[in-house]
Amino acid sequence: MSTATAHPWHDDSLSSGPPVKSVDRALTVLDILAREGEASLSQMARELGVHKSTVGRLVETLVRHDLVDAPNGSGGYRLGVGCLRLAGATAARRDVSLEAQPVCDELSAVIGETTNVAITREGVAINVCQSEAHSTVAMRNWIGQHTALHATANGKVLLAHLPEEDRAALLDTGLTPFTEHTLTCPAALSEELHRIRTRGWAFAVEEFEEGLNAVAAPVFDHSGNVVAGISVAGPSYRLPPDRLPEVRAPVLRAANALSLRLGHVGHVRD
Amino acid sequence: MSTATAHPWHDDSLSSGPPVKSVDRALTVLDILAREGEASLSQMARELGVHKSTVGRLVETLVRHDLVDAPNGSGGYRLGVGCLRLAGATAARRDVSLEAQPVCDELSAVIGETTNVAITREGVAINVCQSEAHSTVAMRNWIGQHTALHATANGKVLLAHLPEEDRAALLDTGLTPFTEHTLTCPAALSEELHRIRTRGWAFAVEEFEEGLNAVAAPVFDHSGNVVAGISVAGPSYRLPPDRLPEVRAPVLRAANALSLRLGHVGHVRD
DNA sequence: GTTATCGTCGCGCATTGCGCAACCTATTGT
DNA sequence: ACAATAGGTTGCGCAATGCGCGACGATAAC
Repeated sequence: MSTATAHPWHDDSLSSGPPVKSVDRALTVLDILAREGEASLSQMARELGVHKSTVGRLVETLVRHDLVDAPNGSGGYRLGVGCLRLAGATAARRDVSLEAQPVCDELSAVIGETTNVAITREGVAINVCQSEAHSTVAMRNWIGQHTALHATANGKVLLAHLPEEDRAALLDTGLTPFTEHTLTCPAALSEELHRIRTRGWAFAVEEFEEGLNAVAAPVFDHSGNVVAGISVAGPSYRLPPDRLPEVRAPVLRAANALSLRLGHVGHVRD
Repeated sequence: MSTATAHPWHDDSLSSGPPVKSVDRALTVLDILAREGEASLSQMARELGVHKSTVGRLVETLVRHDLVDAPNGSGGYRLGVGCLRLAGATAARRDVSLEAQPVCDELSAVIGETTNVAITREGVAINVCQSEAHSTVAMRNWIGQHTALHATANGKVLLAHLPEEDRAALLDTGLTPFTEHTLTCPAALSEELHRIRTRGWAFAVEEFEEGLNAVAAPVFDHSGNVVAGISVAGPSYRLPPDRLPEVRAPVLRAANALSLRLGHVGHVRD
């Protein structure tokens, strides 16, 4: 294509002009390396549709900032430790309550039911974020509300990942029944929590309120701890028990998306 | 500096020219954000010594690649989730044995004693990396050597962070005494391991060889697991028990540095 | 030997990124 | 209420700057 031929920007799906072309290309190099793991200059040049030497200069600049590792001996260029430094600085400042809203919105849009994100403090679950589906009948607003850990999907997720001793202590303090389906037997609940841990998600069928069902999944932070739960809840007539498995995947995806925003690297699981 | 004033590049400590100026500036923006956590356009413009609009365009490009989050409502620009994505891709390809050498070298240079990095496989510690101090008397070469987990500083660190059941199994198989200081009582060792976990580092005084002392600390990978231990070891006459605490900080720093290279974000602890 | 792949170096053109200044919008202070 | 400060956005015109090009050196494959 050489100088000013044909299509201005065919690669990036973004419509309006590229603010700074060389920077855009450099960042695309990072994307390529993230995807490929390793690449040679010529390879990247081909993919970007630019000349070798151009990419050469770009990656040299990236190398100076440690974002790319120059090929040690054989092999191609790779992402460097600078990326990890940046991520450290990013993760340190991230907070569930700030990141949750868009993920919540997305999830409720997909499923068409109300979604919540909850954290746990001093033995109770606290809802920090909620998104209503477009639907007509607005559910109650749960934000800020404290709920018991043993009777909701989100609560059970949080409870399941509490430190051993805290969990044991809570099981012993007595499990208030809210409906006839609430798990009030410590042993049964303990088994259920184990299943939740190994399975990776939880559901609750009319355990907190008659006619209210929910599905929840754990949210991890950058160091792999469970810091929140994200859930979808709806009335039994719209979200009957047999429909619960089908919302599993979207909920897990949302949980992963939120985890990612908090710095929980990798571990995509379908 | 406006148009072509005075000195070409006095600011960058790097001698030769800047390969691609705009990219270099953009990456510096990332560095600034990593350091400050949050910054406004004008602020960055001041620090870079360029015009607001210039930084504006650079940042816009960064935002398109999700490396920077535009100010939601109030506050300044921050690093974005793209950094975390990059780090994920980086961390996935990193390996202890490849990253350990420079850290080992640095540590042994600082302390003036031999340093080792060890991992654990099937109940034993395996040294994967070693660096000798400039010192005259070369110690034995430990690389590749298999050692017991319960009798060295590195081994105890690794043992302390093994999964509960593996650890228990190893304690039961009998603890070979190597010297009269070797911990051979399972209960005592178990207590020691607990101390190591809470304290964050370990030492061994003539537990494996008479006249050989060591200090070790755990190395974490991107998902927070302990994947290695790094240690400093030396003869008792140069590294007597009362000097051990003073090498604690350098060893911890080295462990952190290595952890960082493996993608373990944040958690700087002195 | 030849051939292919990969990275580096200088050169010269014009593309492209930059500084500037005006403008717009909060937010703050009196 | 109004001024004043700070942050961000837009358009323009100049030339600095980044780019393509082709040649060269190195290494490896065959």
